[in-house]
Amino acid sequence: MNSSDNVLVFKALANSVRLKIIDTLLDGPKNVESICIKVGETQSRVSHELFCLRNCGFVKPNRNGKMIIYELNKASVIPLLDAAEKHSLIFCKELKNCNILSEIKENVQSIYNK
Amino acid sequence: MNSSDNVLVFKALANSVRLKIIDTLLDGPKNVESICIKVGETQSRVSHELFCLRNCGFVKPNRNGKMIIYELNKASVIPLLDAAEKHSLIFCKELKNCNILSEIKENVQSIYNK
DNA sequence: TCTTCATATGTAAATATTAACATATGAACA
DNA sequence: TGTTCATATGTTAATATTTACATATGAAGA
Repeated sequence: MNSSDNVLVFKALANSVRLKIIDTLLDGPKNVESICIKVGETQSRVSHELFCLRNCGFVKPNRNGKMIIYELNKASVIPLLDAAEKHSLIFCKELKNCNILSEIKENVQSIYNK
Repeated sequence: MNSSDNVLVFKALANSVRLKIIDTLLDGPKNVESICIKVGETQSRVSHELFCLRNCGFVKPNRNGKMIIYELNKASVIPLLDAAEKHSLIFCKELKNCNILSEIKENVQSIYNK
């Protein structure tokens, strides 16, 4: 296992806007404007996040006339989302009290913590 | 897909010290002191990170005399690591130029970026 | 029950990421 | 070739995470 590369992979996915973009692209390729509307974020914000996802190999841009159509790398993304989903269904039901990650602090209480 | 829980899962894994701890525990359960030695971090640091991993359901503590033996939740962790590993082998060979995540900035050039 | 050992928790400065706003770029088509 | 539309990039304040150091807790054995 090369955990230094894996950190980069997990960081790219550790953001709610980037995950929303990914969720939107699961339906099929879309241009930037469509993604903005679907995820409810500004064009600038979405382009910044697409830059990150593109650099990490999670999305691929294809020009079509004036538009850039972004396509999801489903082969990589789906197994990662499925594994995360499977875990969170079991362990993230009532999480809270984590002082390390602030979002977890408010939401999470692992079944391992009793 | 419930992407809000998934963010928490990915955030917990998006840290090199936590991934090192996980890698160490792939060998088998260990007490805190052993983990500190293996990953080369202070006891305080390791305990903080274990707190996070425990809250996210990635490790489970078991007392044994004076020691706490931490055990990895392999059922969740291995599929996530495998999926990340598979992706980074293909896409993270020569990554660079990402201004969003600083670590990626220095290391990464996706095959999608040309 | 006192002490010690192993681990957990508190805290704050340093650092990284997010988010919002401004501006630039560049391909396509008139 | 000039204009416009779609997207990308620059910048910085706000916010979150990491890191390091200090201290607390609490079970176990003397």
